[in-house]
Amino acid sequence: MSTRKYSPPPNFIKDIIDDDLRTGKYEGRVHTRFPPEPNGYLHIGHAKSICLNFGLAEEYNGKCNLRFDDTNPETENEEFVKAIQEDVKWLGFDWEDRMYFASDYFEQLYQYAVELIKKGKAYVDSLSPEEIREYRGTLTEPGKESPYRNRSVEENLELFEAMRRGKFPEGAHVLRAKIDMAHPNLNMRDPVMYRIKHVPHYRTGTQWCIYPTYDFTHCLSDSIERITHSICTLEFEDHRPLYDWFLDELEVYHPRQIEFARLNLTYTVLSKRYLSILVNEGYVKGWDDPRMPTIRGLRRRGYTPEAIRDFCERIGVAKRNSIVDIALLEHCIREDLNKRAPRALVVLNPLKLVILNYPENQVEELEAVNNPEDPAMGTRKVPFSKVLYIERDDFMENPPSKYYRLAPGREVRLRYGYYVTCVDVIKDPGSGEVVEVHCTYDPATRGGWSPDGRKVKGTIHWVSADHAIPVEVRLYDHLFTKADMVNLEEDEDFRKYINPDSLRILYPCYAEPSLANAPVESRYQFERVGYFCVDPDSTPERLVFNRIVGLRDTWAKIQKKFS
RNA sequence: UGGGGUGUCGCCAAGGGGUAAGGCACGGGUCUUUGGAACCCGCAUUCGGAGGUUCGAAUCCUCCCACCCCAGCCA
Repeated sequence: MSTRKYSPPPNFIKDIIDDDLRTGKYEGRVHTRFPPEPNGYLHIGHAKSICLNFGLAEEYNGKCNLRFDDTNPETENEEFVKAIQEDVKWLGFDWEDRMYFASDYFEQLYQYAVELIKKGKAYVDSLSPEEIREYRGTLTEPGKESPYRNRSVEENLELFEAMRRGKFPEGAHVLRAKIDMAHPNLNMRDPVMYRIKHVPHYRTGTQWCIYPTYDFTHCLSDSIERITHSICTLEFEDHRPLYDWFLDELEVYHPRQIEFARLNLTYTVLSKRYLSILVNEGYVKGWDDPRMPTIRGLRRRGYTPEAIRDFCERIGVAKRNSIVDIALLEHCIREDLNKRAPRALVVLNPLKLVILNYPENQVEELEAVNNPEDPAMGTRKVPFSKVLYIERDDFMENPPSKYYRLAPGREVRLRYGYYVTCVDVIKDPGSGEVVEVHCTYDPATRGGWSPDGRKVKGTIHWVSADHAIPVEVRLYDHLFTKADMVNLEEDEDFRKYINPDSLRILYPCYAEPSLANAPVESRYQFERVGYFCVDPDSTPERLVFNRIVGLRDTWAKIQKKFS
């Protein structure tokens, strides 16, 4: 049962599937797959693909496999395999017993290659890599055929087997499909199917020294797994004729490749290259830095799987290149956490407030609501006393007209506490900075209501100084200062747009005592401030909170309008 | 000057001959012990451009323009 007010948009892939179901193609099955290469960490762009593939399977009562596309042993490893599994699971998807590896198909793939050789559709080429490039031609000129293109089937078979046996050094030979060196689509100009790499594979060890390429492997892996709809990104559109060619020539089960536009987000980058630079050059602290758009980064930041899935659904699926406003992602996490996160009073930039007429050693336990959106979450007690901390921003000596927080002579409500009126201000004699605010309180307003019905314009949050626990708060901002990081000028260095203020650390901030045992990864709304998540850097002595996202700030907008 | 794609509101995105959904953002308002949330209202006479077909075109046809991808033994 869904409580959402919008419905997931239709998309062209569902149209295709609906058609296939109607015409009985694939016996009414829907079987997709998410095929990551285990050479890096997953990011929000992958999440789009994961949600699409697993989501489609779910929606059509089908299946979705997790398949590692591990055909390049130079860059792939077990660590990434584990990390990817973790991330997909954390996002909330289940491949059940269907985790596969392209490397499991190596022997079968080899046999398919032999079959193509026998059919005269593949040959061993002995041109050097440079020569192959030259022979390929250009975008506007046709390529030319390799002098080795017409070797006999027997010779090809012998050579290919010798390649497998490790008789040649890397680069000496490759196996190529025999298609058409003059084809207008460069991918069809006798693409490489196998190359020699004397490199152990993290799964097959030293069993192989020749490895199949993506084009040859992917379509056949899909075929072997009886995938119905093989969904990939736009840059593979040009490869579809090749995908189809291998399957047609081999006369095997033939899935359909469908391409969609990959995700781009404002104020961040999603390419493996840029992300690696951020990590390797120390602009962030690692792949799970809360500023990173990686799944691990978002998770550490405090994003929920639900919010990420909601986001992936809302952005839609189409073929047009686009850059989604990161404000939508922020909206999704706010909406999710508003309903689920318990509230807490935490002062980020403390200013001391003394209630002159409050009894010296008195402490009251005031009742606070844990989540006004969900009464079932109950209430808690918050200690109140003579000396409090309030937010610096909640006091102004000379307030503008629209300001309705604390100021000399003004009365405000302390949330769940009392009405207080500012009667005096203590300043640092040197700097003139306000260091303390003196107030009087109205004992009749306990809990925040006045029996005389007198209204107060502002409600501010506070923490009792004696009971406060000092915590560290990390405020994050966008990683980049430029919204569109996709369309940079030619030869423009993306580093020049790195936001130097993407992280601000605040300490000490003062939190209400109930937060003392907050477990890592638990999330709270700090009232009037934002949503926060306990970081694993926390120690029993010092809790660390990451700001996931701020609350919508109407006051900030008003201020902006005035300035 | 090759091939493959894409162009609908500031950002996403439906709609595919019957007279422009929705979300985010933005603006205004109601309410409020979070300047939060919720709720209400507003927000494309117009669909890259120009012609054409038609009673009627974002949808069909023609031409043009812009942008993206492809010359790894990466995926």
